Formats: sequence, C-alpha cells, structure tokens
Amino acid sequence: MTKDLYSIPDIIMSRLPVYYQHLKKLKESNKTYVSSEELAKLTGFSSSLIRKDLSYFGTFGRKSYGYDIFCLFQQIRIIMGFNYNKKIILIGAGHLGQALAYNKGYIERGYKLTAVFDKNPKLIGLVINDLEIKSISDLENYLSENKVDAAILTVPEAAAQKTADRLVAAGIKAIWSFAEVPIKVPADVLVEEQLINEGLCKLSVKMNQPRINKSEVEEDFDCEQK
Amino acid sequence: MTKDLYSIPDIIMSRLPVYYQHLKKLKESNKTYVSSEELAKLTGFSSSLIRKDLSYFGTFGRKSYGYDIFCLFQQIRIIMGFNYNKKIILIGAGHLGQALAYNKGYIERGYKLTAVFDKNPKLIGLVINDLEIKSISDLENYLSENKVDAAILTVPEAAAQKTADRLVAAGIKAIWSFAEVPIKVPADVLVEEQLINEGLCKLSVKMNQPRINKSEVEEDFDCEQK
DNA sequence: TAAATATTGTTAAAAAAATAACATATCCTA
DNA sequence: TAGGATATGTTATTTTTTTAACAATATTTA
Ligand SMILES: NC(=O)c1ccc[n+]([C@@H]2O[C@H](COP(=O)([O-])OP(=O)(O)OC[C@H]3O[C@@H](n4cnc5c(N)ncnc54)[C@H](O)[C@@H]3O)[C@@H](O)[C@H]2O)c1
Ligand SMILES: NC(=O)c1ccc[n+]([C@@H]2O[C@H](COP(=O)([O-])OP(=O)(O)OC[C@H]3O[C@@H](n4cnc5c(N)ncnc54)[C@H](O)[C@@H]3O)[C@@H](O)[C@H]2O)c1
Repeated sequence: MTKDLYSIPDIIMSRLPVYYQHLKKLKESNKTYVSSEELAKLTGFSSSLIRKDLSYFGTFGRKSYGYDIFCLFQQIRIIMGFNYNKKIILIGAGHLGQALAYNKGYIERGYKLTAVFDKNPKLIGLVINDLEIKSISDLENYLSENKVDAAILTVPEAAAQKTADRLVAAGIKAIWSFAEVPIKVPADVLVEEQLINEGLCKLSVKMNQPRINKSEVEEDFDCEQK
Repeated sequence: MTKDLYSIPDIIMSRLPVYYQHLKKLKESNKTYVSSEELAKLTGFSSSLIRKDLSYFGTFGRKSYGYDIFCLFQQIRIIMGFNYNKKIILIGAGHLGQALAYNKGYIERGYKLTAVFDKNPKLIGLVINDLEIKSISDLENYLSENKVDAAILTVPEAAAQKTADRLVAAGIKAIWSFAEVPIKVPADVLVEEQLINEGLCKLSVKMNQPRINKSEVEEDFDCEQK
C-alpha cells in the first residue's frame, strides 16, 4: 500500500461502509471469491467504479477469479482502521444512548466502550452493558486519568453544544454526535454529526416526487418573491 | 417551480437535510435573513454551491439581502415533502425501535406513527408513546385495514429480510431499515438503509490516517497476492 | 439622488467522478 | 498445451459536480 491515505476522497470513503457491510454478509456464505460484477449487483455501484475504488488502495483482486472475500474484508477493515484498538465513552444514557451501548456495533469497528455518563440521578449507578453509569460531574476527572480516543454524544439538543465544549476542553479529539443540532468545535477536533433521520428525509423526498410533478402542492404561504 | 423534480440529483438531495437542520436552528435566532456566505460558514459548503443548489428548485433569494430564513425553511420542507402527511408503522420495539418511537423526529417530517409491532410476548400490550405494541402476527390484518405509507424496520438482522418480505407482500412501498444487513426488495419498493454506524466508520478512518501514513500498520495476515 | 456596497442567479471554466474500453493475466477445458 | 473464457487493473472518454466570475439588481449611505 504505497498510496498516501491522508486524503481518501470523501466519495470513496462513503462507499467503504457499504462494501464492508456486503463483504461481512458474503463472508458468511460458502463463497470464497466475489467479482466486481457481483458486488455491483449487490451494492448498486457499477463494477467499473468498484474496481476503481479498490485500486485506489492497492491490488487486491485475482484475474479471472475476482476478490478473495475474506482478504478484501480484512483490507477494508485496515483501511477504515477497525483493526486498531480505540477507547470511546458515551455521554447521555437515555433511549438512544442505551440502544447504542447495548448494540455493540462499535466493537467490530475497534472501539471499546470504557465509560458511560449521564446527568440524571435516577440513571447514575445503573449498569448497562456491564458499565455503571457515572455522573457527568465526574467527566473531567475521568478524562484526566484515562486516555480516551472518542466520545459518543447522545444528550438532548439543548445540552449538546455545552457538553461538546466540555469534552473538547477535557482533551477529546473526536466526537460522534447524534444531537439534531450542528455543534461547533475547534479545527483540530473531528466531529461526525450522525443525522439519524436522513433516511426518513430521503424516503419522504422520493415518496413526494410524483405528487410534486402533478403539482398537487400549494406552494404559497405568503412568501412570494419581491 | 417549473423544474421536473422526478430526478433531483442525489448529491443535491443529500445536502437538503443539512440546509434543513441549519435553517431550523437559524429560525430560532433573531435573524430574518441569511446570505449564502453565512450558510457556507455554517454548513461547510461553498456559497457558490449553495446558491446553485437552491436555484435548482427556484428563485428564493433577495438581492443584496440574502434568503428569508423562514420562507427558505418552508420551501425546503415542501421540496422534501415534509408538509405532506404520511402514515408510518414501526416493526421491532426493542432498544432502537423504542428510542425512535419516543424521539418524534418523524413528526416534524410529516410522518404519523400509527402502529408498533413486535414478536416478543413480553412487549406486546405495552404502551410506548401512546401506542400499544401489537403482535407481529397482526401485521397483515392491520395493513389490509389501514393505509400505511412506510415502515420503520428495527428488528434483529436475522429477521430483517423475512420481515421486509412480509411488509412488501402486504403492500408496503417504502421501508426505512436499520438492520445492519442489506435487504432485497422488488424494484417498485423504496428502501433506505440507515447505516447508523457510518459516523463511527468515518471517525475511525480519519483517526487512523496518521497511523497508516506512518506505516504503523502490519498489513499481512496471509493474504499476499498471487 | 448618486455612488458605494452587498448579494443574488447564472454563465463559463475547472475539477472530480463515473463509465466505458481494453490490454493483460489467469483459469479452465478439451 | 493451445484456445476460449473470465475478470482484473488501468487508461481514455464522458458526465457530473464544483468553483470562479460576473452581470444584474436591490439596498444603504452620503
Ligand atoms: N432517540 C432517537 O431516535 C433519536 C433520533 C435522532 C436524534 N436523536 C438525538 O439524540 C439525542 C438523545 O436522544 P434520546 O432519545 O436518547 O433522548 P433521551 O432524553 O432519552 O436521553 C438523553 C439523556 O441525556 C441525559 N442528559 C441530559 N443532559 C445531560 C448532560 N448535560 N450531561 C449528561 N447527560 C445529560 C438525560 O438525562 C438523558 O438520559 C437527542 O439530541 C436527540 O435529538 C435521538
Ligand atoms: N441499537 C442500536 O444502536 C443499533 C445500531 C445500528 C443498527 N441497529 C440495528 O437495529 C436493529 C434493532 O436493534 P436493537 O438494538 O433495537 O435490537 P433489540 O434486540 O433491542 O430489538 C429488536 C426487537 O425486534 C423484535 N423482533 C425480533 N424478531 C421480530 C420479528 N420477526 N417481528 C417483529 N419483531 C421482532 C424483538 O422482540 C426486539 O424487541 C438490529 O438489526 C440492529 O442491528 C441497532
């Protein structure tokens, strides 16, 4: 792998989780090889695009055979950094926070959940997924004593920015935020704003288009131009 | 709005939820207008791109002033179909299903949750968000008697495809799936696979790149080429 | 009211991404 | 072992997307 990966194009990066998902599934089948054509059928991307994407990272295929499913899967894990152990904490053990804590999707991606924090006294002390929920007031103390690579932010919108500020002040450099509000951080901190409702938006747009084209929509609500 | 919206380019569509999110926030400030330059600062897209995106749908701006925040927000709601009432059901009232049911993110997007189904007898009959959880065995019956536009799928991976098949057979034309496995449906059915862990993947990739470039990664696990 | 300023909508140019094409290599069969 | 079949990796072409530039127009200021 000779390529400088500092700058994986976003567009390629956005397809990696899709490849990952399909390879994970394929790995459990009795096949050992998969062709770019088959992957195209599964993913909806063209076979040409898939070969191009993969060739960005190296030469993984075998002519007239295709790609070794297991090896390609491992390579994608390396590219995405899943084989590297990272520590993560969760702030906000409400509905979504608990769902995420139990789900363990983070484990296969190389993250170990090391602490969970909340503000609600009724939650503090409860155990979810083998971790006792800590008081948010212990956050700074915990972070000063434990190296943590990233934080999951599942507090209510109103608390999101303030909590992010605290995390940043305490040295956190990567935040996975589920708050429905955009949060601001210094340039050296990574933030991924996970818009959970994005799929719902897309469905709505697609379901809506036939209506729009039939002009069934009244568009005016005293916002005329000029 | 004269443009045929059947084919909003995916790339534009993918930015609409971001505009929506920021406008929602701006709407609560004391500003009434916002310029493409300000939106650029907030969203990270270039001002030029923002003007181009918006001009795809119509002429919403006011020269030397910018965009009326409220009107633009409403226009985006119309484009995304949020002002149109849709009915949705939820299948799988586990951790994630319940979080979604309580969250109400669907309400502002024009969806009304009309029923929740699960398989677990311990859950059936419980009330979440004013809805009594029904038995999944009542699904077909319910759908034959009630018009439903879409379904949220939050059952375990193993049950995802089978459940999707049942939904399709019962006439559902749009599925918002959280299962971590790709599901197959006929061409006339819309599916949005919500990869919740995508943000975690992106964080991992970005956190990993300095390491990769320092070649700290051992890449071989008996997958050499040839 | 005229000049300076601001900001859109659109056109032109540049850059990026996707597709198509194909040369090359490997496999399989007869 | 020769010849057909298969499927990669890469190059060339096309298409899409983004950026840059700017003319047009409204607003603000002096
Ligand atoms: N639940 C969903 O399906 C969903 C979907 C999209 C987005 N979100 C977003 O995710 C976030 C959490 O949603 P939820 O449904 O879990 O809400 P929730 O109310 O169930 O949970 C929020 C938790 O955060 C805790 N909290 C509040 N302030 C805190 C603080 N300052 N420090 C630490 N903990 C604090 C609360 O005690 C609570 O336990 C919200 O921002 C929401 O908009 C949720
Ligand atoms: N929880 C998360 O954070 C998270 C993240 C990403 C993806 N997911 C995916 O979302 C899905 C649900 O996750 P979860 O954490 O809520 O799991 P969960 O086990 O808490 O909930 C699943 C629910 O589905 C019900 N169920 C099972 N089979 C069913 C069937 N045939 N018909 C109807 N209901 C059925 C179960 O009784 C249970 O209540 C899974 O596919 C998971 O991979 C979850």
